[in-house]
Amino acid sequence: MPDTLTGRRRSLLHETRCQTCSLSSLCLPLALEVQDMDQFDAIIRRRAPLKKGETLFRQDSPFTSVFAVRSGSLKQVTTEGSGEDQLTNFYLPSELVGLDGIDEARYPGTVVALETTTVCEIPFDRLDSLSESLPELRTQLYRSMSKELRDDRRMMRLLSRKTADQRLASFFAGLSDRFRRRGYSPYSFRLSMSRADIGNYLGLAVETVSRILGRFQSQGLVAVSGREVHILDLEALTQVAEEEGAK
Amino acid sequence: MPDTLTGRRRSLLHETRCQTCSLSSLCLPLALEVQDMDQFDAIIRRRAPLKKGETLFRQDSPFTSVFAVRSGSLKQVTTEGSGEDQLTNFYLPSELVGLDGIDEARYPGTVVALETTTVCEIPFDRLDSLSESLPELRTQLYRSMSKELRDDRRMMRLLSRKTADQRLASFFAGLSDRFRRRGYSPYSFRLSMSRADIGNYLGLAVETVSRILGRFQSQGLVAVSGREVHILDLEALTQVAEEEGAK
DNA sequence: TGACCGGCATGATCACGATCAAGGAGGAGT
DNA sequence: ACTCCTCCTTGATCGTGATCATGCCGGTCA
Repeated sequence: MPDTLTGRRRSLLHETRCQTCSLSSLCLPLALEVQDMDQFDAIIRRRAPLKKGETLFRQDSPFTSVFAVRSGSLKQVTTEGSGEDQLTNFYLPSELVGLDGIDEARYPGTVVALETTTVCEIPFDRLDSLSESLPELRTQLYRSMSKELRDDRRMMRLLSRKTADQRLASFFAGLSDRFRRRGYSPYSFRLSMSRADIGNYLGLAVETVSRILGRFQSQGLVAVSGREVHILDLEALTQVAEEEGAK
Repeated sequence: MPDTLTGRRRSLLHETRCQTCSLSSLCLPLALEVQDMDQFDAIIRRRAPLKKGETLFRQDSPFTSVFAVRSGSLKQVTTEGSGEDQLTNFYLPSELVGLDGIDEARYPGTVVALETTTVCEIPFDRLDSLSESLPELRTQLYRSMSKELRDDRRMMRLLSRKTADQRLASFFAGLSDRFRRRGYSPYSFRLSMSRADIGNYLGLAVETVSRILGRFQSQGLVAVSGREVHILDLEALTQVAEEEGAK
């Protein structure tokens, strides 16, 4: 009974059921059977959409939930001691936010919406207990974390070995690929983050980002106008991203 | 019966039981009750010690197990496409190796022993099913992965914002801390990795590592002779690692 | 005992990208 | 319309750390 009520109230607000979510093939419940998905659905909490610049959670606040991005995008920023901020991640729809907070039971960074963004909140203790009875869910959770580890290693390689050109090229090629996987055009998209964000993320000064983007443009790799991006030669771009000679 | 036999044979080779392992308070089974630890013990596989330079597993080979370091140390190296190697991690006793292989079902890097090293092999499918009935084990697994994520983010910050001096200072302060946690002296230890490994890991040229180590020495921060390290002023070292002005 | 080789140190030069300094473009509010 | 402010671009200079080059030390093998 109470369940039905909750379900009804939920659908009055927004449709949040995984079964009708266009992301379900990418998101956590991707391997679940219909009846299992219902169980999973039941633990998900509704959140009002975040407006641009609003924070999902703050660094060092107690870890309670992980969040699946439903639409929009976010950035994670870590402030350490004296130093300035470090932007450690951008999150797109279907990605899981907050997994790095499990260990210390608090979030290691502040997560902020880059545009109007909706997320599904998944209380971690309930996710954990549900993962006991749903092996597919558990597997998916392990895999999500493992994938993030792999991506981090790739990022380290980018930061320690790649030139500014290679970093930018990797960034755009990566974005393109992520959009493609989500069913959007891999060639035309709008950046939700500023040049400063990109620079911070890639370990480059804003000026460098600007300059190189200009150069890519004059080389016919991309057409950039403000935050609107058209990738003109994806192959050449990936080649720049991976080129041996480094420079 | 067969269990007893296995147990007996195992103790004839080497003692691998978690209950008598000095690392048990740091390692995966840290939260388990005695009887649960027995179950965990039962799935662990014996491995002959690796000699210096021997590989635990190769990049792209199928993922089957994670490994807990029992003694010694290892490095993980990833070779991507055309580019040169990137050393992504050093592993010390009690740490878990191979977690980043879960998602793609193959190891994303080659792991090599830096000295004579023993590891406990933990077949992942068995670990996964055991984690179904042992919530503490599951929690610990989630936490291990989460911690690695957090460490990775810290590494990204190091690579994208810190100067060469800060990187080396962080590296030594970090090693010191890891040794301390394991009950070894945080002030005197032997590096199992070469200068080249350190440079590769920190995104620096070997020459730079050498030079800065020399400078630290002349500043009275450390005393280094070959791979033997004495930390003379840990406080100053951590201060260098975190200093605001960057340079 | 000598040659050889890998790991390490140190010196000289160079280049990539940071930093400093202006200025332009676009949006929001009045 | 105007100002104000943020975001972005472009130019000039400078510094950190890479690169090139050389040599030393300590092991190992003939």
